[in-house]
Amino acid sequence: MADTPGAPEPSLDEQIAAYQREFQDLDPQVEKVVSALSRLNRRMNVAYGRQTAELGMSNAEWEVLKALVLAGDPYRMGPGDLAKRLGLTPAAMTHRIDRMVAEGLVTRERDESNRVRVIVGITEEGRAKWLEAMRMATVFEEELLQDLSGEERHRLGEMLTRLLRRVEEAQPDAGGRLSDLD
Amino acid sequence: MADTPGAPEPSLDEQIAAYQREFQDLDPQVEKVVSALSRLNRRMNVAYGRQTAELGMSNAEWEVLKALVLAGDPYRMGPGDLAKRLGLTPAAMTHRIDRMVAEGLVTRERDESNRVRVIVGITEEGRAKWLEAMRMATVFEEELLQDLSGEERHRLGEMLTRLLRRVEEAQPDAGGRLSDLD
DNA sequence: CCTGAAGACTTCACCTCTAAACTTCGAAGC
DNA sequence: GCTTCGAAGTTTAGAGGTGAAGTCTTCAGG
Repeated sequence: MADTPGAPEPSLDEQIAAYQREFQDLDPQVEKVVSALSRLNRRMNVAYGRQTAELGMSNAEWEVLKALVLAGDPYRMGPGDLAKRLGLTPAAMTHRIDRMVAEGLVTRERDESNRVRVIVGITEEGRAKWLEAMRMATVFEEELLQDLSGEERHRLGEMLTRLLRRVEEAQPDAGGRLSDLD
Repeated sequence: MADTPGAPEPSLDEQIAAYQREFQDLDPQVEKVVSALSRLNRRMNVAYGRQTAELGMSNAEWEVLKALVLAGDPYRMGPGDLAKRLGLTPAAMTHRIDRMVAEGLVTRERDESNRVRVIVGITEEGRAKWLEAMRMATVFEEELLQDLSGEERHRLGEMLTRLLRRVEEAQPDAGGRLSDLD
């Protein structure tokens, strides 16, 4: 019974050793970076998800609020632009806005100057929840980086930015359909 | 008409400037690291998704194949363990295995020594597709890191590992329900 | 004007995941 | 040996996504 305790979730190094065993021409240094990136992101999303759940919303809804706030002053965007920004289909955006309107986080109106367009705006409540989520997120993020010195944080940010530039050049389009946060 | 061209997807630095404008007590250095991590991961998933699509499968299916190969020699696991490993509910695992059996990537048999248990194994075809996906993935990953020296790669891996240790301590459980790769 | 084409959102059909109820087998107690 | 409990998978209902088709508005030509 202690023989197969379940699935002890292998450590990063164990996982890389297993990859090398099964696939010889693997560069362990590259794999370590890539696997750590994926695992980190999953854990971060879990952490954010718990925080947004405390506020009675989902990460998906928080994404919309972030996009609206980042858009700047009138804090309004069309569903199409929101969809591009978040990497969703317009159809998904329609449904997500439906829910958020029902929950009082955003408003939806027709643009009177061009009645084919729709304008999504953030409500007071949406803004307040965005702020509270940001507060919680920054606390978590500071904890996450607490073992790194200022110099290390700088170097880490700089290296990640270089990687990002590389992929963004290779994927000039906004980047497709997969789930994630900003 | 050039007034609202769509949504030019803000650069990382523009995004961080916008955050500082809207939320003063934000540490830009921390935010840069965190935002770069999220964006990088999204782009990586897009890249992997294109590669697995070329092989006629999804990232989700590739995840299952990876788990089976990493499990080592008999290359078999129960659905429950697979679900824990991938952060899915058992129900989702049942359906995913259904599809993969139909596509000939894995097999499903009952464990004769304990007939409540089920054993999922990888087929020849599954193994071949896993291998091909790994080949494509390593090419992409090498390109991704091409701007970093060996020394930089080492430091990057080491710093990411430190961050990972920090979150894994804070989330001792396997880590919840959110989508992602390993 | 009126018409055809393009753009922006919505609707529809289907797919995948979650949460919770259900089924079945194995193990422990009497 | 029968009963009860617990563990492992599956089934079901509902949330949220995609892609394709549909609707409505605007705009450029005839």
